[in-house]
Amino acid sequence: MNFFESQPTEKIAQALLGATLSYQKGQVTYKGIIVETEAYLGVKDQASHVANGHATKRTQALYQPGGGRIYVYTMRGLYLLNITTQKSAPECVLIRAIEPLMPLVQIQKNRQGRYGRELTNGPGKLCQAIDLKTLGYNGQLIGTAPIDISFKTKKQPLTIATTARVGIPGKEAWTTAPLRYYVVGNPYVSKIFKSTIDFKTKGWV
DNA sequence: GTGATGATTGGCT
DNA sequence: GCCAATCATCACG
Repeated sequence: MNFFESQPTEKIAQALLGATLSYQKGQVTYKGIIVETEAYLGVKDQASHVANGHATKRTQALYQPGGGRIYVYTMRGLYLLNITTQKSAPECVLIRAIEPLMPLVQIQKNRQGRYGRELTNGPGKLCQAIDLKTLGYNGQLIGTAPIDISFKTKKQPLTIATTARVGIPGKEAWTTAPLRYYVVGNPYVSKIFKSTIDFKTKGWV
């Protein structure tokens, strides 16, 4: 059974928290734990790239049948990584932040000497960190491409917070829809108050 | 072919 | 806080 088709996209987005994202580039394999996601719910979702059935070359990966496909797009010169969900609906989950695991030295280099949570606490930042800057994997299935998500060593979030998505102005109900999920207390979550960080547990059980 | 735009980021006021 | 950077895509003509 395909995990990315097995349940509503909102549930998948939550279930991805604590899973390991990996990207193999040349000799280097980057790994990080997913700590923040957003769900995009297809043609009815006015904040989605496929709102009202909008279909272009860019969004074609979303319309390919089957979930678990890669959807990368650019935004102001940055790359953002999504995973498609559902068997026959153009829905997806945006990976917004990861807790970097390895190789930290290379990740710091990719991020031009930044360190700590500045490395991967945002969707554009994490793609820079793992040196993912190509649209070439669009439409490919997770696992067949060098990009993969593993649940083998899944971490258990202590608490999952649910909030409105980031950067979606003027979309009425969809602007405030609670479709962003993150691990409470994890330092790598984007746009959080420093005081809410739990450096001891990082938000894991 | 040209110009506007964005699910963002980081530097400067 | 505000705003420019930066670039693939898309809507025009």
